[in-house]
Amino acid sequence: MDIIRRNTDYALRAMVNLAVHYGGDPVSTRDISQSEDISYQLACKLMQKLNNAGLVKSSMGPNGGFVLSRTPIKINLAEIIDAIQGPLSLSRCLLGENVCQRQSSCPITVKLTELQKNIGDYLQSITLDELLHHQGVTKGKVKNKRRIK
Amino acid sequence: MDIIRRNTDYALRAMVNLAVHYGGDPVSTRDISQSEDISYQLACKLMQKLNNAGLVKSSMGPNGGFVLSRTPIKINLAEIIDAIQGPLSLSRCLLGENVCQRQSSCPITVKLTELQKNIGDYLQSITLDELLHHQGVTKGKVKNKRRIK
DNA sequence: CTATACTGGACTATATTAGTCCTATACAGA
DNA sequence: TCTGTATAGGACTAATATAGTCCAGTATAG
Repeated sequence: MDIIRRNTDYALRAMVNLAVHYGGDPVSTRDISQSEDISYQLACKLMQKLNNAGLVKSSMGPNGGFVLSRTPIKINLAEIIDAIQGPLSLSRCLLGENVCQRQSSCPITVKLTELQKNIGDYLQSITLDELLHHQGVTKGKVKNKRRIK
Repeated sequence: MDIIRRNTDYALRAMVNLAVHYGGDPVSTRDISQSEDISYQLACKLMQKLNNAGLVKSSMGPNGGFVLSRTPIKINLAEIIDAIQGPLSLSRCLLGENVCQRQSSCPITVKLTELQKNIGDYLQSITLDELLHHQGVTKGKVKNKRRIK
């Protein structure tokens, strides 16, 4: 089971791509689809989702394309994942849909809720900027080392 | 997206059920399927998987059924999840299948690998016994509070 | 105008997960 | 030794989720 789906992975790469070009001209979907090896049509869909989520800004017409709506420091992994595949949940019960009537007495929910929150926090703490500069971070001294336990 | 699938959830409940009866007679699949609201046929499949993973021991014939193969303290959440849905990965790349040729240069993999390890550690640290007695833990003082960050 | 680029609904294809069916085997107890 | 109860497991179908495509529409720079 993959927590991060293929399309989310594509979108992540697209965002990194836009981050590289941050401050410059808009990048067209065609460019993104080529440099990231994504089918053009699919890339369109993904960029649309990112746009609707407010993570990128689009401009139409020739020379149009997408730019990040914020600086890479202000965009985090959780947002991108959310935009493409929706919020991730550990199990159906955690969405509070009353799918499971055992909720209140379920011994598992308590622990999973805790874990889910931790994962969410972690993903939020990773910025697009960090992804961009990971090499320096991992090869040099590790700052902001995080642990679950 | 649910990280813990429906069948895994069923299996989790079955294991909690067995934990309650730990030390006593084997519990039959029919009993489990009834008390946990799982179709009998499906419960059979799940118990088989748990058996193959070595988490439970089976005995055939009348009065047969399943017992935990170890004390609930020695069984953790990660093992149960593994047995039913396989090891969970953040994205396909993390399985090292060379699905993605970008592996070494992918800025995202580094961060996700770290998170994946943390999630695994966390799930391993939760024992079946803990799930069983969660009420005391959550209502009383919280011991072993864990954080990702 | 026109070529380029995004928008978005509808649709198809593929993959994954859930669930069922059926036959075989083990064994306790009458 | 027979019978009823229980697990074992392969093969299959159904349901659902995800990925990917198609196409008609709109905006806009030049």
